[in-house]
Amino acid sequence: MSALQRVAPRRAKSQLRITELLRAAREVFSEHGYQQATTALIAERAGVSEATVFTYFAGKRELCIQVIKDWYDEISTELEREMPHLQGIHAKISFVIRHHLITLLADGFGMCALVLGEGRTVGPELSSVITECARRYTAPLMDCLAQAREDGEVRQDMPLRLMRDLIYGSMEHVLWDSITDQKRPAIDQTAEQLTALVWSAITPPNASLEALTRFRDEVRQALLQTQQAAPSHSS
Amino acid sequence: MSALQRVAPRRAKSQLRITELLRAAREVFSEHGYQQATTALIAERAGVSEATVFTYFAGKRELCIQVIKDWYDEISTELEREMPHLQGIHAKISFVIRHHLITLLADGFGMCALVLGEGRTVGPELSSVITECARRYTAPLMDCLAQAREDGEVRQDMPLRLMRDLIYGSMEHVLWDSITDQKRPAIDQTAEQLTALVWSAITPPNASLEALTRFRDEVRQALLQTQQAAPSHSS
Amino acid sequence: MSALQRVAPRRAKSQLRITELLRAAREVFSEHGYQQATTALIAERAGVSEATVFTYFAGKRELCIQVIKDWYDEISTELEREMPHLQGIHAKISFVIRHHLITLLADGFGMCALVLGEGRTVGPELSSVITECARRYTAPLMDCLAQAREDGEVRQDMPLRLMRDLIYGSMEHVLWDSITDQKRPAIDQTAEQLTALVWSAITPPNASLEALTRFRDEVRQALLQTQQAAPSHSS
Amino acid sequence: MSALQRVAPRRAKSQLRITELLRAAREVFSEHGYQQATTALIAERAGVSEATVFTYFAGKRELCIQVIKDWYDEISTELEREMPHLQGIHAKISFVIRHHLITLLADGFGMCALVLGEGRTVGPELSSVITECARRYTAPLMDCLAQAREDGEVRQDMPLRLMRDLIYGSMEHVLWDSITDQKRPAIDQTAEQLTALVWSAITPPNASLEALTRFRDEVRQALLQTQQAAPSHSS
DNA sequence: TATGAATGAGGGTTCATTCAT
DNA sequence: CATGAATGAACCCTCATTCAT
Repeated sequence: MSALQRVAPRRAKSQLRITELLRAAREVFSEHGYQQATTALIAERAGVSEATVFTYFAGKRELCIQVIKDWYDEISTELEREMPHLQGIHAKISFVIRHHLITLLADGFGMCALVLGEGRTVGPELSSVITECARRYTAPLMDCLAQAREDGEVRQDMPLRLMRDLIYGSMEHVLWDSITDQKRPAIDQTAEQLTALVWSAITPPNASLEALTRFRDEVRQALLQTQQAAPSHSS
Repeated sequence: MSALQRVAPRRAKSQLRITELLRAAREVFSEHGYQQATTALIAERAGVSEATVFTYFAGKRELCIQVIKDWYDEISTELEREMPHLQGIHAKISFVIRHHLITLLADGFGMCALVLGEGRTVGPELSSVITECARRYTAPLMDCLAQAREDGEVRQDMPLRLMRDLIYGSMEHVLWDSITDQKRPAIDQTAEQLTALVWSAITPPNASLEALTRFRDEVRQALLQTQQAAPSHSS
Repeated sequence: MSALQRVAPRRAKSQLRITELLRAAREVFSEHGYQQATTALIAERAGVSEATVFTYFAGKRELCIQVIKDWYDEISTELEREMPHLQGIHAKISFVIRHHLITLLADGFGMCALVLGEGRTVGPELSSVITECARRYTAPLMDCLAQAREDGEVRQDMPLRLMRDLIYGSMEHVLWDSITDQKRPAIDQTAEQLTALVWSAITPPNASLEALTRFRDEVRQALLQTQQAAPSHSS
Repeated sequence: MSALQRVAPRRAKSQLRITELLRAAREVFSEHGYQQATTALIAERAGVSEATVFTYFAGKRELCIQVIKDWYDEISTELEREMPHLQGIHAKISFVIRHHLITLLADGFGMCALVLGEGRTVGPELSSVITECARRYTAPLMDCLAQAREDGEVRQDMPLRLMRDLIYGSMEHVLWDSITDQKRPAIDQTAEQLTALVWSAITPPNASLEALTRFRDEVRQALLQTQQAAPSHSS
């Protein structure tokens, strides 16, 4: 027990160090990108010596990989927790968009740029990690798109991937613009507008319009006949 | 004349070197990104000594800026040359998408990643160059979107920028996917599909469609009640 | 205590490195001048790798500045410690001259050349440091000159600065000559001679001569009268 | 004759190039010092290509040597032309001082710093050239000092070199001060004052003054004894 | 002769990483 | 375990100098 008591705090302390290092590293990688981030700065931000970074992580690359993994884990977990509570494809897409915009803005877009732009310069190891993480992160959306397509709520003449790219790609550019302009976008409004645009894109085109038009004509016809057959009822 | 003959080849040679250096630099920057690209490698690819690079360009950053400017210049010029010959907003958007996809695939996505992901880490100088170049490149699309919106061909309840982000963002993710998958997408099909998606998104969201949907629901409700009130009619 | 024992050697070692680096740097800067001195050579002389130089000093310039500061500090401290014990302006000037000659010869004139000749080529930062250090170093002499001038011991028709320039300038050229000739001057003799020369230059001209002349006349008169009053004594 | 006609202009043109290059080189070496001066800048100032510099001079060092030689030649020639017309050692020293101050100020002190401070960093070749040139430049002063010493007009208990160092050294520091202060000194006044100081230093330390001082001491001694021998007189 | 062009040699500086304490 | 200390390996950039034209 005394051994446990001694070990447990150590583990806890150790865990604390790791957490703190990851926090600092995410900060630095976000701000400067992978290449420009220095282990020295990360150590400083974490309040430890540079050597300590290497006590807990094999190297700069491994640290970065962990940072990215953790980040994806966080945002994926959040999504996975919230999505089941939402009813209807429209609500889900709306949530995904809003959630993504808020998340990326909160991180100053840095993580996003890290993942998208610099992943390739670090090495294939990182690339595969990113691919896998991204798959999980987009899974909730993909799943509900797939379901909705089966239900005929989204068009069936498009690959799901294309719809996903449409959704996430749009947001990325919106955020990129906001970085360039140095001003934060109106998230609520942007999310609504994007949702509307995306909705128009992925819902079956015309099909419903035509069906409805036909339906309207039938109903009108029916009504007309009804009224002619029994005019006394309405008087 | 003999003077010209002596001078001309020099100029030509010099110009050749610059061209060759820019070609090599674009290659290297594309492959490795800005930070990982080395002047040594660029020189090697261009078949000259490292010092020669600095004879023609003030430094690595200036060289990179020129590479980006030239790249944008090329693809912008092409767009500007072709766009006027196209009739109708749909044709133009279709062309922009196809052209962009082809261009980026040809460059192995490297230039795109360079421009989007690393601009921020190099310095504000590069950022402003990119911003300006990007503005020119997207201008043809923006112009025709603006015109179309006036004509009522695209919806008026969305900022043009959002539509632009939708278009270019989608493509970027499509390309990013293709990089990740290590396989080239079917450009023609993808372009068509993307165009269709985008078209659905940006065209006016059929006011009548919504009205009809509401109408149908009311009618159905009414019919239901009618049928319940007078079951004898159906028999 | 065990913590102290562990930490103390580290500090001591670190301090030792700095001292050693400064020693090596002074050597190299003295020998080659600022521009020709290389951090590689300094590192080699200090017995460390080149990178270590940059662990302790921000750069070549900062290292050089520290070298100059330290050098001035040493020679200034020595002066300031000895001067108060000397009585009389003549003794003080004599000491300053001797001290300066010995100091500069010991350093092989290199530091002097560094300070005088190359300060301007390194940048304004170094220049201002040198100016300030030089002010302190020459202050003891300036102070005693000022005091002596008030007391009428040095001429009042000359700016103090001019006298200072006379003193230090002479020595510099003497040393420069010795460098050129590749042989060490007889310091004692040179110091004495210089002191004599300088003394003649800065003491009030004529004043004493006139006073003495007047004194002589009075005495002669007195003697004459005495002799006349008691002629028998001399016979 | 036609050959001559063709050659002569060529020689003249060639000479012009050399002159222009030397002028530009003196300018650049003066401003930046030897190490910081670049052949590129010299070529630009001379209005020729960099390669041309090497057509006329074996290299940077040789060019610098020539610049220094020429500079010394100019100022030496001027001195040698003027000195014979001056009567008296005082007038000559006065002229030398004034001339030197004016010359060095005109060159912005750059040549002086080049010669004094950086000569050593260029190589022994330059050092010997400087030594020789300096010898010639100071010869007129040395000659007249030697003559004056024979005539008893300057003190005979000091080496001539020391007097020379006193004279030139003082001026150098005066000029160095003016550089540091960023303001031009009042040349006329400074020259007069320096001359006066130097004159006091090098003229025989009044033989009569010393004799008188000795005499006074004797007399005082004598008076003291007299007073002691005949105390009754004073009571 | 004059030069455009090219470069070898080297310099200062950075930084991830290692290791003894 | 934490770290002070040290460094190897690069990298960007400069510049005097050469040479074919």
